[in-house]
Amino acid sequence: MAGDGVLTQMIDPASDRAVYKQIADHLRDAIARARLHEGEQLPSETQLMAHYGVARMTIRNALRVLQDEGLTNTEHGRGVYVRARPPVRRLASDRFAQRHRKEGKAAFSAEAAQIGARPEVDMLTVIESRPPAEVADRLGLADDTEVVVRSRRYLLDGKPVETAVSYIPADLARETPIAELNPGPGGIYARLEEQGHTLARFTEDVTARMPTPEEAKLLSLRPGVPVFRLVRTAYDVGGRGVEVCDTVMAADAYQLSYELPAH
Amino acid sequence: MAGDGVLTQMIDPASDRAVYKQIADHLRDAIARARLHEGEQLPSETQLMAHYGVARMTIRNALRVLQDEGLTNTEHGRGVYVRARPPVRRLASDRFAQRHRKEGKAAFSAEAAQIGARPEVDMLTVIESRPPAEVADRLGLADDTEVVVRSRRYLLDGKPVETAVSYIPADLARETPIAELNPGPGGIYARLEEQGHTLARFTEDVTARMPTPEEAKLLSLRPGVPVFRLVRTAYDVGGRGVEVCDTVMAADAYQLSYELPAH
DNA sequence: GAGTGGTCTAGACCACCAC
DNA sequence: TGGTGGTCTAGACCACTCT
Repeated sequence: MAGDGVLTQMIDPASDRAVYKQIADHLRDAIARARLHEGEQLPSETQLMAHYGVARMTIRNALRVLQDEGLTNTEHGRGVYVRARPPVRRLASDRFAQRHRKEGKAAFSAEAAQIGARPEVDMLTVIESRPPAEVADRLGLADDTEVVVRSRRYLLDGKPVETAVSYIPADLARETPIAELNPGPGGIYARLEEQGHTLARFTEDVTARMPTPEEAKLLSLRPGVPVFRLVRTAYDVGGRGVEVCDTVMAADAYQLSYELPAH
Repeated sequence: MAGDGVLTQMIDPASDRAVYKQIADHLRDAIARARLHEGEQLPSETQLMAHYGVARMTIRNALRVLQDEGLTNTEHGRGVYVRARPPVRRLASDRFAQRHRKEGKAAFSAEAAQIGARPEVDMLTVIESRPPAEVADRLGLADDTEVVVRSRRYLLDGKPVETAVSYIPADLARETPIAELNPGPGGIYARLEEQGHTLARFTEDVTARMPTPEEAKLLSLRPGVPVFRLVRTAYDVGGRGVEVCDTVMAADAYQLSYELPAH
């Protein structure tokens, strides 16, 4: 039977620890020791009930603990599986270096090429509206200044990995390719530079939290996977904020790498 | 009664959406619209059962959804409360700049001073052992080279906020203050520089995930709060890796800020 | 159709907290 | 002591997946 090799330990009725927690401990231990390896099916709820002699709710509570820890992956009608970690994408701190733009590639497609995946963008919209207060602040604009808002979702090999919303002051973007669905080779940063807004630096503010239900849906997130929220601000050589990009990414698919000066 | 002002909507029996999800939606909405504000108590399970006319398990499933999203905070014997977001600590990318060390302050105490909190370190241990493969790799050492391992937990105003484990090649640390419990003013980076290992740069690799049970305990994490894992490597002017620091932090208490070059 | 997990009921007893 | 959430039982019916 599926994964029944792990059904060796029993409940300690003398223990103060809740039964469902003991069962969760057993299963977590089996995963840690690779008695249950990646992708392997756990014993079914029925099997676990029979083995431990407890009610179904108790088993389900135990399985929920593992789910919340991100250790398992439940598939309705199929079973519970040890989660296989997705390949991690490393985002290096030089990913917005000018040399990439000069090669005509936007950051995302440059990245995708590097790992041999097929990049794709969908749910692309471009509108003009007023910026959220937080964005207006970063761009040094009044709240009622119009900005061009570019929203999109990025996919790799057909799987959604990241949502992004860019805000560009309307006076920089209006009637330029930046306000078009396709901004052309090198992406919007290349267009900004062509217009004389040579980019000097970026700041990135990184937070992590559990996803909202909408984000979970958009990114096909499994339960127990947090998201990174990364807000990047681009500044031109004059020190003006020329773009804010608000991105949300599945945290289990990314490692962010940065260089810090020591001086 | 506590929060009973939110008990206005009812279940739609015609809807395909599970009853517990509908109830979770109602409560989430009430929180989002601030009909339930920060720190306010939600209606009790008994009240919710009576209002919606469902079994307790259904209510508990709904409350679990909010818990998993990090929106609420359950206190046994007291009630369920809208989570108050802790004050966020912003970690700037210049936090390891030499000027801070020159002032005789380690990064953590400099930070604490800035926000007017009382810094504290506990559970401090210093041992000598072999580095994990990942660490050996970053330090450019063979797996069997000894390193000095400094483990500690940082607290602000008595609350644990971060665990950290530093690895320093034994030939740099042995028989120096770095291998002592108290490394002296400016911390271990100041000591490394005194020994001629002037620091040139750091790299930081950031990931986020749900905490292990041990981490949840060490950091007093509430359910639904992910952790940042930040692995920092310090390099001296000769390009040698001189320290790896592996830290785990409650993600809801931090915002990491970085500067990226555009050239 | 057989087996899986998803939802839901209607109870029970317990541990913790505030009064 | 009464109210709160924590754990657990023993059922039921449903939706999904695979064969």
